[in-house]
Amino acid sequence: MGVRMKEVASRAGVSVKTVSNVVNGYLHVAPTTRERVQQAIDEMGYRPNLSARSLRSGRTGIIAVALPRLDEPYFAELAAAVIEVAEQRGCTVLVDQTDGLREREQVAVAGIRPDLIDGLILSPLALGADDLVSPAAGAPPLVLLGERVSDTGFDHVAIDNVAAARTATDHLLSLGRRRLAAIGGMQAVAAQTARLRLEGFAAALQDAGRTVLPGHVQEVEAFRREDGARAMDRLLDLPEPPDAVYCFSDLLALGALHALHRRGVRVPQDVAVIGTDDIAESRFSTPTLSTVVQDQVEIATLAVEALLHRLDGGHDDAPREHTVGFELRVRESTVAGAR
Amino acid sequence: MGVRMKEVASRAGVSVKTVSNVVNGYLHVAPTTRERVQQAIDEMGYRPNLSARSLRSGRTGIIAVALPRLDEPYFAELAAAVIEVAEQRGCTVLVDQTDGLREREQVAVAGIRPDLIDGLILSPLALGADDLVSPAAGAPPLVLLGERVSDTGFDHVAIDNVAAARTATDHLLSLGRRRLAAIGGMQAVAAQTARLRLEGFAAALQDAGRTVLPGHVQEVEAFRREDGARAMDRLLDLPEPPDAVYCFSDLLALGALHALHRRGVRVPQDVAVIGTDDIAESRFSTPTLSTVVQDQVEIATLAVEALLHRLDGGHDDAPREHTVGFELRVRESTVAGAR
DNA sequence: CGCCTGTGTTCCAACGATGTAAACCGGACA
DNA sequence: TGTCCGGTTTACATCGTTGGAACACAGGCG
Repeated sequence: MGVRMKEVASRAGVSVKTVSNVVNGYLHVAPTTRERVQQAIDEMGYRPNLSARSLRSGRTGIIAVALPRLDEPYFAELAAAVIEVAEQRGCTVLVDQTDGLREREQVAVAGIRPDLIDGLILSPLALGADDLVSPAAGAPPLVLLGERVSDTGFDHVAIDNVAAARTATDHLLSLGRRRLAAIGGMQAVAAQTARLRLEGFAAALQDAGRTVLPGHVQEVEAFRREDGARAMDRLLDLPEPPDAVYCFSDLLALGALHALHRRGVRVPQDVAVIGTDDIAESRFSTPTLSTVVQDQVEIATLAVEALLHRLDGGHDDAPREHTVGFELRVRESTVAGAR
Repeated sequence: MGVRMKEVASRAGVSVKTVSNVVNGYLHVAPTTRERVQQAIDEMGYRPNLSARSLRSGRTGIIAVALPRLDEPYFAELAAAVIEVAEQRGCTVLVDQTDGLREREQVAVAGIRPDLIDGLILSPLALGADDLVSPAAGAPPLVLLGERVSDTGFDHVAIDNVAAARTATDHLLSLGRRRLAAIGGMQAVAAQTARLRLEGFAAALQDAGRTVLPGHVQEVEAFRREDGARAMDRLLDLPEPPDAVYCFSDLLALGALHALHRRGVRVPQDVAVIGTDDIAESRFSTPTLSTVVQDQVEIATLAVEALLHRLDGGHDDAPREHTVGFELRVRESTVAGAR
């Protein structure tokens, strides 16, 4: 163990509490005392014991972020942003992987190590409204990312998925494509994100006076490359394959690109492809991938600040909804005119 | 806060210590007492307060993993593996991003929140031997990943980079390629990994009776896609461009593929490309990428277990070296015969 | 000159768990 | 009957910190 507050105190010739006051920036400490104490702290390299502090104060300075898997680029980038933002705010981040399993998400909400964590940022995949009805008494504050699971009484940060889906779909229509398909539908009851993107897709088609062709919405098990590739294979096997595909994630889109390439279909000439997320990989794929972006740093910032706000006395404020913007990025996979 | 041990004790009609004994599986507790206490625990949903336990026992059950950036797929996959393995062993994982900066790696070694962490797994980029000479007294045990910084007195998990580089290079030679280039050299003093891979590359060429052609070893700033793309551009601008490229990471290789495609060079017909790491992306790129793999789960397992071993009394054991195997995965980017 | 106010500091009791040493208890043995 | 003994349980101090009450001391006021 390192230096204790007691030792600093005796070196500075004051009591332990005075050292504590200096460390915590308490107001009424004489400048000369403060300086003397600070000097002792620096000389001895004192750093407060967080277990003790947390035992006493109930705060640890640790927040947890629970997400499906860290090896999916979207979540990795999200986690990176959360860690960076949290660090700027003086917090450390503990990462929990839920695998998108309801059970594990429930555990996370109930509080992974409730006494160690000041708050939780959760990116739910499987969790439904039922799981969130009664926040456990001792559970730390919670911020939900992604789609609103329904009115849950928790803070929430999301993009407008319906509008984002419309934007992507409109873009494909603007290229003159007519047989539009979507990859990423999901059966799971709780798959709000997929449902909303599908809703936006269908709405955009309808507004353009078109309808969703049979078989042109492909369901997937998860938003992975292999699911995208398989879905694309199925689309290509249709009697009237699509000439444009909207994918609910970049990974799905990259999988689709892979399948298209394997079968010798040209992108964007034969089939235009657009994704969602703008992960780094999409800027280097062959061809580069058009996509709809949400700003991860903005999401992370809003989430961390929402947590910190609750911790700083905002315990009982009404839950807030934050909606972050999105943006269309056009790259090679949907270049206009290339036909 | 939740239930306290005191309340469980009074409910079971025993002292606090007895509850503690039951919780910690102490031997001499009468079966009937144990059962009564256990029942009280279950009924009240008691869970020990970890801050308090850690204050008293000095253990938190949290290990930290410090790596450059979570949004680089290689490290994301590594972190995912560490978290998974740690969880199986009952530990939670705190993630710290160093950005590969020496200063931040030093901070990590000195102990990010030393009292909160039982041990640290560090994947150093910039850290040299000097930074590791004198383990701070209070600092938690440390396991180094990747190249041995030199004899540092710490446990270490790595692959044999020289052998891996030889394997990759030999593979390119076996295709009949003659003008081999490497992407990934680094100037930084501490860039051991780059140096060793370069060493293996050069040795393999020499054994085949060839030498490294001028300009055929491209330096990079970091192992990112954009660095790979730029390096590939420079190689293609040479009077005698290479017909095969060994990249020190998959990201570099993917960047190189991107540059090759942009300039209309065919892979593998005109230039064969091989990477290192086997990140998921490499299995879906166009063309799919050949690579040399190390087993991330094995690395993570060895690292976590090395830490736990130290914690379980192995404090003063001699530092151990673990070398994990690697394997060549041949994909489209180096298909033999395609010329 | 004593009283009050406000500032700066100290003392003491927590926070919730665990290690230590001592107490308890019934039975075995002398 | 008394002592000893092992297993079982308890009381108490303790980990390092912070909150609150208490205290000391100055200056301003009546």
